[in-house]
Amino acid sequence: MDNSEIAAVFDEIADLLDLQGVAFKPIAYRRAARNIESMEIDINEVAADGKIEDIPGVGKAMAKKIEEMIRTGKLAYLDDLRSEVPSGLVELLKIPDVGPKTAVVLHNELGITSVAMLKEAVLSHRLHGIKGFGEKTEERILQGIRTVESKSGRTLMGIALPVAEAFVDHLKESLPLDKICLAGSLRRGKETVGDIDILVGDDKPATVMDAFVSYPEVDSLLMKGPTKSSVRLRSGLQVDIRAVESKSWGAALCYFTGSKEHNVSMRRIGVEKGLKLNEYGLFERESGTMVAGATEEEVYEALGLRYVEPEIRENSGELEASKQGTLPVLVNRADIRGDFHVHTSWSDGANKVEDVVSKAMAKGYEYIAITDHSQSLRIANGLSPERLSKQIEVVRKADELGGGRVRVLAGSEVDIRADGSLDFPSSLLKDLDIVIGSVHSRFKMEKNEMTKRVVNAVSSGQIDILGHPTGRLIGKRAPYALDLEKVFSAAKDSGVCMELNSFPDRLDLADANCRHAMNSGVKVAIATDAHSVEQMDYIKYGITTARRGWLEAKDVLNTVRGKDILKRLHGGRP
DNA sequence: GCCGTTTTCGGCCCGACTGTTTTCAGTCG
Repeated sequence: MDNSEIAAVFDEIADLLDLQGVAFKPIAYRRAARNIESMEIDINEVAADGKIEDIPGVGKAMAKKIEEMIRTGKLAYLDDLRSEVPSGLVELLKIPDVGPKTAVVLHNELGITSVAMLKEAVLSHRLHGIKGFGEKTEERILQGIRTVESKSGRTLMGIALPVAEAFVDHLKESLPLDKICLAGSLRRGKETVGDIDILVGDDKPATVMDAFVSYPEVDSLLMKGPTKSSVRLRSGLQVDIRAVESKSWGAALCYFTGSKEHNVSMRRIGVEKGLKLNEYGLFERESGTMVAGATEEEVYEALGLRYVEPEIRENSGELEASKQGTLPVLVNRADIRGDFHVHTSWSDGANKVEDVVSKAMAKGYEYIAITDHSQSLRIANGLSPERLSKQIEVVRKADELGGGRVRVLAGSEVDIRADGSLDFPSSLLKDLDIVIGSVHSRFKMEKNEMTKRVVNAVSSGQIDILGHPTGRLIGKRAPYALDLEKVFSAAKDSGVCMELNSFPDRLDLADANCRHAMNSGVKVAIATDAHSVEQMDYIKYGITTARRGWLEAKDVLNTVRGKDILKRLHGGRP
């Protein structure tokens, strides 16, 4: 069983214990689940080294359970719990506003054991007779069921961010707000978000709430209070807004940005120092005197910590690093000097080479690589060797016209064939400045075979970058079976970089894998895979993901200066 | 069930909003 499977078991245990009314244990299991899930090392390896109990939140009891799962693929304790709790109740917990208490009452009073049964009961108004259940509760539960049925969960950052920014612009236009900021998982740059969080610092919160709920894109009002409101937009996205006074701005930004686990750890550190942290500030526990709160920096400082960038507030070692002063200086937009992966109308892109070059100049890049598909990818109008030779000439001309302001690199996104060989002869690849090797076929290969295939290509000495290394499409296609450890090791030996593909539904390598690559001594190349000049702006999603992976400028290939880049690539290698 | 520069036992993060109640439990973030 892998990390995510074991985390899922612990989550289910937490739900089942919740339903039994057991206190504290659910919190412990969930905490362990989050830590196991976000670990970059395979838990099977940790177990083999006898280090399970070193995982934060995992003690003797959980370690034994993990060992049992690894050994047998099952867990007797889970089976026992399942037999004690009516099946189906866990499913009810997925409905918003239905928690363990409500689920148990619904079962005891009406014998409900599934979402379908609950829906039926609500529609026939059978909840009405139960103590504590009124009309509004029925309506809320029905709404919740519809939400679960209609939405498959989370939204891509690349979809949510433009929506959120438009909403913020609307608020800024309607009110003179000096402090307004996106918060939550969107500010942390997670690849998908559950909702949009907006924080406002203003001394008249009521007017803010009015402007918020009257946004034309609002479909329905979910909740409206004096300082906190929620709406659902026509797009289906939920938006939460919270208003606080200016003196609490920093504390509120911390609180509202999360992650929840990061916040909990922050508060624990506060407790140790006799301090209480909430969204209004940091206070002395005894006297109630405010110690900090106006800015995030002063909140961290008052807790004896260095400021932690939002992207890494995931309780995965950042607070320890903060305490010790060993936080990374994360890569940022200003460090990025070029894009390595862009398609043109030569294959399946929308724009001409010169349009791409203009866009690159507008973005202030020092270099831009033209990398169309290779011959095997017929569906994408992949280039034959002859057409690639012609394109190289066009690219060389564009480079001259660029007048040295932007280096235009001749490249290719070459298919890695099933046996690991490349889709162009090496004699042709030698004429290029940069070669990306990518897997575009036979995704379902068995793990050993796929690993051999990719390692072959990486070790060929003919590619600079492994394109979208795991092939995942967020929410649509799982990563192909691949032993990343072996790929990273081969990449390190042959000086090949891993691409961080910035397409919103790829973000491949994912954040945790970026960190893994860095720790394996492999550089990451942030690239867009743009198929139109507009998509070259997706670079921001790649940068955000790199930051979430703790990458610094030195870990990223495209922070290299224009005058040095050729020496670092294919063409520059002996 | 986990954890410890106050602790190996006794704690475990904190507050807003809602609904249905006459003061609060449940849920969420």
